[in-house]
Amino acid sequence: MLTLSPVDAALKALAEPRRREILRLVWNDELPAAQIAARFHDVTRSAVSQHLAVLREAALVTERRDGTRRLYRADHAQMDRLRQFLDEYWTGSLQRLQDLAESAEREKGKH
Amino acid sequence: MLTLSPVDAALKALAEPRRREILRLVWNDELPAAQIAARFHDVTRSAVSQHLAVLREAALVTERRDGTRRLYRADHAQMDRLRQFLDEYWTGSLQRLQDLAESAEREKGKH
DNA sequence: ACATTCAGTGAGTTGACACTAACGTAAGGG
DNA sequence: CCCTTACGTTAGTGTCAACTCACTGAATGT
Repeated sequence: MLTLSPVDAALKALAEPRRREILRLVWNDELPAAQIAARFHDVTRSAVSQHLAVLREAALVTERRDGTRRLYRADHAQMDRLRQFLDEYWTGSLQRLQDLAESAEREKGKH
Repeated sequence: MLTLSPVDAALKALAEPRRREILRLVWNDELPAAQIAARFHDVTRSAVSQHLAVLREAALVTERRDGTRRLYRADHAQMDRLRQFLDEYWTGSLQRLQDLAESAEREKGKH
């Protein structure tokens, strides 16, 4: 369960609507955690912090320390990688081998 | 929980690796549930059946009855719709308003 | 009619995850 | 030095999803 496949991690992260909103906030602007959390009245900073951790582990955002603050920004390169995977998924066949390899690896971890 | 947004449902369905494998199996070929389940030695037919239900609720596959069998096939149109949403997500701005509307609607349902 | 095959469904268990609340920590300011 | 700011982290809780097992139901074969 340590280190999910990058594609899994990214898709799972994006499946959560709140994380999509967070990601959109830092899509073009670099923002500190406090400003991000301030946009949500219905969840605590802690929850936002945990969402940011998930996004960071999926490499969808990058973190930069500036004194006591931490500035987050979307990683467009990682998003491009996911987009590329999905494009090859729709269009079909080339991706087949790689995904089978991924699932085989997942099997090894299970048994 | 009442009718998730289509995008949510699709992303959530795709976040599960096993469902991606199933979806790939019926990507070009129409297959009965038994043949789909037969490809997985580590889960029961019941589990596969439930995965198929999730995919069907996300409209990612279509179901066709043929006597006692049920034949499944990927719905490319729905996948195209998701792809379009994601494309507009990366490229940014047009989608902003619609997604905010979605999250607002989600808020209404919660409180 | 009876058994068989293919499939969905319900109960119940396990595990993952989103969340809150409380605590811990590192950097400056007074 | 406190104290505040701006974070992360941990414990604990409620909820939901994936799974197995057992059952039911519909179509078909004999």
